[in-house]
Amino acid sequence: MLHLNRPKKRDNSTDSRTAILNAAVVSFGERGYYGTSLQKIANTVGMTKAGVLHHVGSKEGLLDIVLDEVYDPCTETIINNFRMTDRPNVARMWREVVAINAKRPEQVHMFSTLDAEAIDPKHPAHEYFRKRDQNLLEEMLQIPWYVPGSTNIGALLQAGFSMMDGIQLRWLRAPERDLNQMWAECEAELMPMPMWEGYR
Amino acid sequence: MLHLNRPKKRDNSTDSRTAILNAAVVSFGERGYYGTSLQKIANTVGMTKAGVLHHVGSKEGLLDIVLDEVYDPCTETIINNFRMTDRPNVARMWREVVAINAKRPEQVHMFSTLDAEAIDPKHPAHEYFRKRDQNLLEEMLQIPWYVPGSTNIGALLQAGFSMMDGIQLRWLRAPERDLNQMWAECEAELMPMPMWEGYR
DNA sequence: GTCTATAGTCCGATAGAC
DNA sequence: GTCTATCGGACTATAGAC
Repeated sequence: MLHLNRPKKRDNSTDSRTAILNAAVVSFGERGYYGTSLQKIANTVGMTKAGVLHHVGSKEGLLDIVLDEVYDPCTETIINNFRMTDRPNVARMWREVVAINAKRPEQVHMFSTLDAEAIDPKHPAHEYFRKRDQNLLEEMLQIPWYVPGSTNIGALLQAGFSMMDGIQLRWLRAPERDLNQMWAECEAELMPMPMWEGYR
Repeated sequence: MLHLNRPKKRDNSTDSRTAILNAAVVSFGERGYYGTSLQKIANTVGMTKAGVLHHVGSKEGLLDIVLDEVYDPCTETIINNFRMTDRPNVARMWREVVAINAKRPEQVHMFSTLDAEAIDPKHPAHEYFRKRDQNLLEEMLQIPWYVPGSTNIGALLQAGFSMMDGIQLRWLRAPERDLNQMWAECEAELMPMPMWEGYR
């Protein structure tokens, strides 16, 4: 292929990198951080351990990269979409989050597994998940949600996001089901209809 | 010691065994199945790997024993308590579950970590968690819960147990908080008060 | 950027002495 | 029932050739 004078786009490099990150998402989801080995990831992407380490530095480096570069951006987009809406609608926000997650089961799988593993303060992603939880709630509380007058918005947000974590676990365990539908049933219970008429 | 004709109470044995199981609960919680090593458990209980293996047979054997012998009995007790009640009250049932879990954080920690890890069909506890989910819902649906007329009881149970999984994760990440109180806020959202007056 | 080779550690499990 | 010793294998990471 050397006769092609295409400017050596460095595609090999970025391709390898994203291949590694994709394989890492799957492995962190299926086996967690401790159960993941660079050897397996290397096999998946057709490299050696040393080749993988060249790109990510270390196993912890791989974890950091995957969380910062792959998982984070999606969630931030959602929040920013709602920051400038007038009459911001909690139910719709949750539906949008669910719709996005329904299309990225591997990432949700990774999130769920690492989230539980990282309860332990010694886990390398413990701080990441702690701060993420905290920041999410703080940012959500600053939005002037349009809700029934009696609503305790803090409690509602905590309850709703907790329910979403749980329903996503159940969905991942039975992937033939439709996450959007499962959440629709949850929504109907969390924000029942006579009371939430006109608010969702 | 052969001169003692005490009936060889085998207390050393049961002590070692329960010590091993307790250490396993903690380790499976903090590091998951893959992250747990028999060596560490042996160190914790003051034995060698070989000594531990004598009691549990294999690492998978240890996992099975812990789930069947330590975790399961608690949950079964709760369900049976409610099977014979008249006017069974869902809200009270959930409060009792939460009250029990609030007093056994290590076991809840183990449950949460293994539950997420076991999403993967290749995990040694995958079938255990799949069947547990299924059985729990089936048994709960057979109970004639006393609820407002409009309630979709299947959806309510799914939503409630999902919310409980999520809130327990948050509690474990911030253990200074009170799980019972956290759940009380969730209950108020899931079964809001004008509608659930007299039902909880 | 990817490789081979290697260092050094830890793993689960077994055999057999006491 | 607990130990020592040991097997065979997997792991992260580094050094250095190409």
